[in-house]
Amino acid sequence: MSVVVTLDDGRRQEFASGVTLLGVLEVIDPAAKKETIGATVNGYPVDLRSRLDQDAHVGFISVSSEEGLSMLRHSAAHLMAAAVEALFPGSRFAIGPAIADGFYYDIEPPRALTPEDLQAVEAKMRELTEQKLPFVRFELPLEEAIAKMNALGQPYKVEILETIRDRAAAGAGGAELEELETEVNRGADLVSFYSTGRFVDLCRGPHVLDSSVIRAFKLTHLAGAYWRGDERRPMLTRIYGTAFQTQEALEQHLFRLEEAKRRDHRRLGRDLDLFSMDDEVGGGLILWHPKGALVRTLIEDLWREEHLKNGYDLIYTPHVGRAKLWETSGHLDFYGEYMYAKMEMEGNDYYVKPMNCPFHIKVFQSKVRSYRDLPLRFAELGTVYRFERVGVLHGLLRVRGFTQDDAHIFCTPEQMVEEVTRAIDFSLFFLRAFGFDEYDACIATRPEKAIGDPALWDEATVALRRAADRAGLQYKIEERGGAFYGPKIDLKVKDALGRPWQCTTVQFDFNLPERFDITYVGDDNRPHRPFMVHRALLGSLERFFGVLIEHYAGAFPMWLAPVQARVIPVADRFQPYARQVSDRLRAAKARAEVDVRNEKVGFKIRDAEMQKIPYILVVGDKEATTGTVSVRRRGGQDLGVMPIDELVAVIQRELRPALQPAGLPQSEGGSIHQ
RNA sequence: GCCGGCGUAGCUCAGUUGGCAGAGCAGCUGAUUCGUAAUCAGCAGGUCGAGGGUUCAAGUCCCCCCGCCGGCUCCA
Repeated sequence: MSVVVTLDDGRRQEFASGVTLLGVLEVIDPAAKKETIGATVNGYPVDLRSRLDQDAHVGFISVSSEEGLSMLRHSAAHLMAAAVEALFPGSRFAIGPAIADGFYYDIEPPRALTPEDLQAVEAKMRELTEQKLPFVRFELPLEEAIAKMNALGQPYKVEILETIRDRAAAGAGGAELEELETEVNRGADLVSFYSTGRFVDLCRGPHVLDSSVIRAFKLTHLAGAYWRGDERRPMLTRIYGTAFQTQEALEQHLFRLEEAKRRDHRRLGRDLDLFSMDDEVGGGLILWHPKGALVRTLIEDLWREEHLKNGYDLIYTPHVGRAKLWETSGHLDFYGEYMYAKMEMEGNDYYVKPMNCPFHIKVFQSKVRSYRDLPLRFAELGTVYRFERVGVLHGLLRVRGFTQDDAHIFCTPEQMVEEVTRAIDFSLFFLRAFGFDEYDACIATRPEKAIGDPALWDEATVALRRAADRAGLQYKIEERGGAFYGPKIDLKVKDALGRPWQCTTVQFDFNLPERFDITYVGDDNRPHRPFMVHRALLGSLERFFGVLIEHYAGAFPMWLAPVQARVIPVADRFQPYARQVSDRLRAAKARAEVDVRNEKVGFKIRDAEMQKIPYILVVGDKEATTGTVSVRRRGGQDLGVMPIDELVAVIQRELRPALQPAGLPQSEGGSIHQ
């Protein structure tokens, strides 16, 4: 008997039936053997060890491909589990998938693990790689598999298998099973296992040939993780690690992680004297120092200017409001756990605001609104307080008191798509202005627990999609990810460690117009319910500032740099001239200062570089007598000696941000072109 | 909130089997007047996160709080 193999490039070749994919590879491309980690048969990934017993379309997976790398990491996760099992007998295993930068395995060990244990596990893994343990696949009927896992004392595996059984019985689709991560053998009565030495694991596969393939790896950290992500279920120990095709690639990755730490906004915030926090003030509450506050002011100035140009009305609203307001809005019911406790004064209860919306509604309600007034766009840099659980706080990126660049747009149903499109476009304008060209976008749809007619939800979701398409946005759909009151479009930017943070959110709100019963008078002289869009573009100034610090690694572009130029006299006697230079720059609206400290030039240069000041101006005898400055750009670039006038001209060109116009024609409110 | 780790000078960190709290940087004072990433010397700086316990003796061992870090859950 023989089988015919068809390759990706169309080549066909005959093999004896039962040939392994490794055997096929050895014939058709022996040189690629070293690089090849797995194969595909008719599009399904399989082990190189698996056998062909019928004609098939065959492909090979390179260890350097995304798919190959994640296969390697998945196998590394197994190897790690094998090592843990060897060192800590009685460990119970949950799931161990490959993830973006590596892999993890969730384990319930017999005792708490320490970072030192990680080193022991890693050493054990190295031992196992040297033993060249094969990853051997075998299959069992579901009920036998359950019995086997029970016998092995693996309750989490049993639960996974039982879920597979129950969902199969209920006729649930593949997507449901997919949620169970990597451990499932899709769609059959049989489930697959892999053994690695003495360690046996329920697993869909595929895996590398043997443990010696996993050479470049490292265990990185330990963390807790709830079983199935449910905080009511047991807390497991998650061990994170990473693996690469080569040692060099691994080291490069670890180096990138170190680099990322160097641009951590919490470190830079202190080093550059931008902001701080204090136990005595409270967690998640930010003290903006002069330099940070200056950057914030510049951001806010641009924001206000552009909002006015784009047809927004700026408003201010209070920080506290009476309980009735929050009852009407539904916040006390739906959001109460995040609100600071009530304050009782003269028999009235007040709450600090966690959102600005109810106040904006009240501004809308302050008089009768006509259809001719719409769309109305109320914008506010509104400071809100939310009592976030202590464990989620994170520098500037997750705080308890923050200022949203908030706005609420009240419009007719017909205006909705246009308004959302404009909001997205406006957001992209700001992101570009701050140097962000990359972000993830997603549209979140109706969650389980939601208010409002599902038909309306569909309609609104379609409107969001149309708007996103019109704005030219690439986006993913996040099913059931919307807020309880409406669907939304989110834009996320990434921090230094690659963690995504939501900045822009454009949310449709069914809830508040109903609850506050707001209306406008239509051309039929009857009341109508306006549509309401809630949007924040930068998100919160705190978070945006944090992401911005990391994005620029603290080296702000000229227009945002707290100090734009520092003049360094080479000796004390040149201080008067240094002050002249500084005064000239300040007269030209540049933020300049003189370093009068009694230090050598090298010291002052180093300090200015570390403070990431864009222009470093050295003046001594030569410059003082000729009316020039020696100009050094941040980073060590020498621009040579130039007359003060020329320097002023050079610097003035950089004082304003380089703004690109938004991509859509503007209606009322003027153009956003500079 | 949960799991794990860590809290020593403003910052980064040493501190042996329990035995007189240290260094570098930053700060202050003085000397030096210097040409593109750290001049030298001196001084000052601490309830070792808080509280309780064991001990002749606790930064060190135990208990319990608080805070921070990495994740999980949750979110701008």
